[in-house]
Amino acid sequence: MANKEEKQLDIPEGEFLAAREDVVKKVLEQQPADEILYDLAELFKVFGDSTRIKILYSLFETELCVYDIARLLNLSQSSVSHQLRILKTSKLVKFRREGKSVFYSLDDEHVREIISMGMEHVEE
Amino acid sequence: MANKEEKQLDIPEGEFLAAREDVVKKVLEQQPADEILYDLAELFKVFGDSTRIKILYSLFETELCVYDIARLLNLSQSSVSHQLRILKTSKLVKFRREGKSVFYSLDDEHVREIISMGMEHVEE
DNA sequence: TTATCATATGTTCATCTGTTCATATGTATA
DNA sequence: TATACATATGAACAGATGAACATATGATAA
Repeated sequence: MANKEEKQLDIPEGEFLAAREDVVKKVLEQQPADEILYDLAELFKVFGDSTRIKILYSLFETELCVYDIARLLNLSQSSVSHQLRILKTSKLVKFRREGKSVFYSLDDEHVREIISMGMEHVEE
Repeated sequence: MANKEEKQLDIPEGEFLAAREDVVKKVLEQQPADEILYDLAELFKVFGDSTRIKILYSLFETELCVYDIARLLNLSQSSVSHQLRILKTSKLVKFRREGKSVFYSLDDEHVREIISMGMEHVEE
């Protein structure tokens, strides 16, 4: 593994390179499958938009209908609806119909936890 | 606050609307400043790319130099360096110089925690 | 100094993303 | 049924973003 040096290296240097190879190999073994890391990035991408963050934060304590979210955040109904669809697809929010309105709420404790963790980093 | 209805509504309906106004008002009061929510979204945006996630994950257990990260993840040196700059700017990684190499490592326990939280959601 | 290795940076380009506008769907009421 | 209200969806456009390439900087050794 660590023997592809062309020039002959002294022993300490050789040992150092071998150690690096081992580290690289171990990291590779511990790395989750590409697909999982891709999904993980996709998840964070959803949190990576201020409109969606605002919507999620609004739902921290209570459910809200689309119209109230739009009013609250001074956004267009269309924009809110589009973003809610993304949040729905990512399983971050759930909804229930009540008459003409649709009430959205957080789907999962993870959402709160992930955002709270992020907050700690931002507020430092 | 809840008296902008044009048509006269019966009392229960009026009370319902008033209650909704209160909810909206309370949510608004609890919402962090726009600037903070913007920064929060920016933070998650950094996590929202599979190349950067892979780099961060590689640094979970050990520091690594740029060249080894590139080799490990089969990425170009340029690409890794660009992404490391973004991670550096966001205070997610720190670095130390050793001779010609620069070794990067996670800057913060929050990084590990945020990624772990995300993992739990993805692996469900 | 010059050569070489390791990393950083600037620029270009194709692709992705969020918003807006228009319109469709769904629901309740007259 | 027709009408209004609440939400969802489709299309188009502007702005953002990541990768690749070339090149610059920094550090060590000859």
